[in-house]
Amino acid sequence: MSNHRPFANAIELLRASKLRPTRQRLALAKLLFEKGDRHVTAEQLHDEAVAASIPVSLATIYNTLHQFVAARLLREVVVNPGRSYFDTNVADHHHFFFEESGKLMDIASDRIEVTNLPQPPHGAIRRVDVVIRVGPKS
Amino acid sequence: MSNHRPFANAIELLRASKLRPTRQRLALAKLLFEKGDRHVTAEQLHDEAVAASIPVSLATIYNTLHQFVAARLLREVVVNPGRSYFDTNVADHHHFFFEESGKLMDIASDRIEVTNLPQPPHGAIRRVDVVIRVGPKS
DNA sequence: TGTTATTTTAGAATTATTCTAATCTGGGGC
DNA sequence: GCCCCAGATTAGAATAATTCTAAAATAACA
Repeated sequence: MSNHRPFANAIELLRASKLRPTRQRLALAKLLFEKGDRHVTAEQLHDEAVAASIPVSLATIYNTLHQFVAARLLREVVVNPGRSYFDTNVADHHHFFFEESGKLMDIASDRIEVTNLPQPPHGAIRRVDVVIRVGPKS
Repeated sequence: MSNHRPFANAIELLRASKLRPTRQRLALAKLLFEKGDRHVTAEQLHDEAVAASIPVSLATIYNTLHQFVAARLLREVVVNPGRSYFDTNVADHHHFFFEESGKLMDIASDRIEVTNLPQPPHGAIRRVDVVIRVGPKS
């Protein structure tokens, strides 16, 4: 049973993104990326950090989330007014949005076919988001 | 040249939606629906109303927009954190979102084909939103 | 016209997020 | 190992969009 190095991956991840591996960035990266695909709000992540006794302010949560988005470690998903979700799955994909629970679920991009994309009148397509909104049965 | 009745359509629209045709609801319906398809924010609509000398508070703008959405006279579109757009086109369709200008543009639903829609694990599909995000040319 | 339920309103409250300016810290050089 | 300082973190204030509250206004209808 070798003593594992829990932060090794996170450190590399941050270094590769040219972000200094500070205490809080490492801890947040661990929370975000060591549990499979997740969709978290800033508040949720802050609560998790507090629960895990990681001293971190909400301001740092926001700073870090935005830095991770800029570094393409996260994707910001907007489905509801006044609240952003951050998605650890940065591959091309889409979402179910469950209106009752406010939860998101990934849909692999090969499960939906979006064909015949029109060209925008100017500029370049950055991304195509498909959101399937799901409500209670009938 | 018969003297036209500018509010006739709006009155019928509101009556059909079981909304009392009050001064402000009539005026806002006129602003919203007599200029073709539009995408407005609450603030924009309020500014327009003020510019047109319609006495209406921001609270009423919000109340009215939400009532219109509930009555399916409008559709709420969320593409940006912290700001809702209200779309007068309630037919099934999609959007270009121009990130620089913050403007939306309709895409008729027959211009894009979304096929192979997966079934949600529970509940019923309420709506499928496709947003094509457009940035400056590379 | 009088009555009442509905609507509108100003302003306060709430919520998510961003900003500010002070303090702290990771990491390179000695 | 210790110093330094650019970059990071922080508390708390500020901002922005939206919602709430409770009081005043008004549409509808007898």
